[in-house]
Amino acid sequence: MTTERAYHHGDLRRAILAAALDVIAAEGPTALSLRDLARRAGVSHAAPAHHFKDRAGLLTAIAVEGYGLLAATLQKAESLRDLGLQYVRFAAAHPAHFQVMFRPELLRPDDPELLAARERTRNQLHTAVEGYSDDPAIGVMAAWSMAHGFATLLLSHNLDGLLDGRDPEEAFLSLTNEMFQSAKNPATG
Amino acid sequence: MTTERAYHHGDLRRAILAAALDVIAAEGPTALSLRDLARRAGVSHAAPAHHFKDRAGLLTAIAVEGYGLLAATLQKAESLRDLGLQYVRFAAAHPAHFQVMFRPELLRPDDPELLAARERTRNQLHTAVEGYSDDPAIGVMAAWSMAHGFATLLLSHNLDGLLDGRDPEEAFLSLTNEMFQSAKNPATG
DNA sequence: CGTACATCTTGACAATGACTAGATTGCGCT
DNA sequence: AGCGCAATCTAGTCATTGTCAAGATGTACG
Repeated sequence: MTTERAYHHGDLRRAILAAALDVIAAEGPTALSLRDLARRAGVSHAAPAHHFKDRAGLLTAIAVEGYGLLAATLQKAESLRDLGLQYVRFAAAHPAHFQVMFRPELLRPDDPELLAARERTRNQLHTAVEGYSDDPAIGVMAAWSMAHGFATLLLSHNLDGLLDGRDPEEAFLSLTNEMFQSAKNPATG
Repeated sequence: MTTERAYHHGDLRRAILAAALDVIAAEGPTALSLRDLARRAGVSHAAPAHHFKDRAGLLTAIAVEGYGLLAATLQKAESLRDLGLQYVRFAAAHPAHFQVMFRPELLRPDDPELLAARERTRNQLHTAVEGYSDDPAIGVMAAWSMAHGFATLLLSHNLDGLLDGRDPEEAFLSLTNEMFQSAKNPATG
């Protein structure tokens, strides 16, 4: 532990980020209160403002960090399906980051760091999907929709009944199998 | 128009719901303020409370309405792919309902009407997917993830660059084609 | 040692959600 | 027709929050 009472708090920025991630993961970004975070860190109510300017600033910082983490995660993928799996794994491991990243109305829309981080992650996704599809844009949308939909539904507890105790990652793999082999079925109706 | 000054307002409940949908569609559920809605309807700040109890009550009412609309829409689907298309179309046509439906932290979690409406819509989905898959649960998750991911990414403007002016519904159809024919590709890496 | 800077505190203000008590309207019942 | 009652809306209040401005405090660097 880092002395806890260094005055000037040692690293308030990280302390607030950590507390924010806890709150968001538990109750969503809406429940997040700057004053509450300050209380948890044992500082005055206006202290967070110096590090993040305002609420949007804090959430933008979280989104930037999230895009960085996601890019690093996706980089490890060795196949198209693995890419999806890593995406889902990221969402499950970092639910707070994931939620914030996809709530544009909570972020500073033209923050340069945010734009850069988002762009970098998107390129990661594009190059990873490239080669698996004739139309790259459609391919990216297909893979992304699949993984993102599963992740979103998972985090919002909409799959609880369907998973029925099954491991989410395993279910996601079964699910991609299902899709790729269902070409024989008359899926187009 | 309905006289605008009926005192006791004629139908305050619907007026507030309508205004709420506008705000949510434009700026998300977080930006919604009960007092602002009251102002728009020309009533006192506490008037909405009588119809919806509180913020969660209002949002829950919207979610219930949304599940009803979605169920009605899905009922018209004539194939598995059409089901997905209808799902996407619903999200695009009713973005406010759609967003609220999938933010459990904003809703009264055990509201009986909400639980009933949600259950009814899920059954709709289950029976529609049934028969297209060996493992029904996996089939539902696959179809739902696909459609839900596309809809979510679309509404959060994450597909803007990829669509590149293309019609979203058309793109979704191309995307499902892509998935079903990609069985020949070594998608499993 | 002292000056400049980052960090944090204190105080204030407007806005909001929620609650209570009270006013007004309209409907059913006799 | 008239009375009472419930539904609907108003007015006032309180705690909480985000944000801003000014000032205090500790730190680093000359």
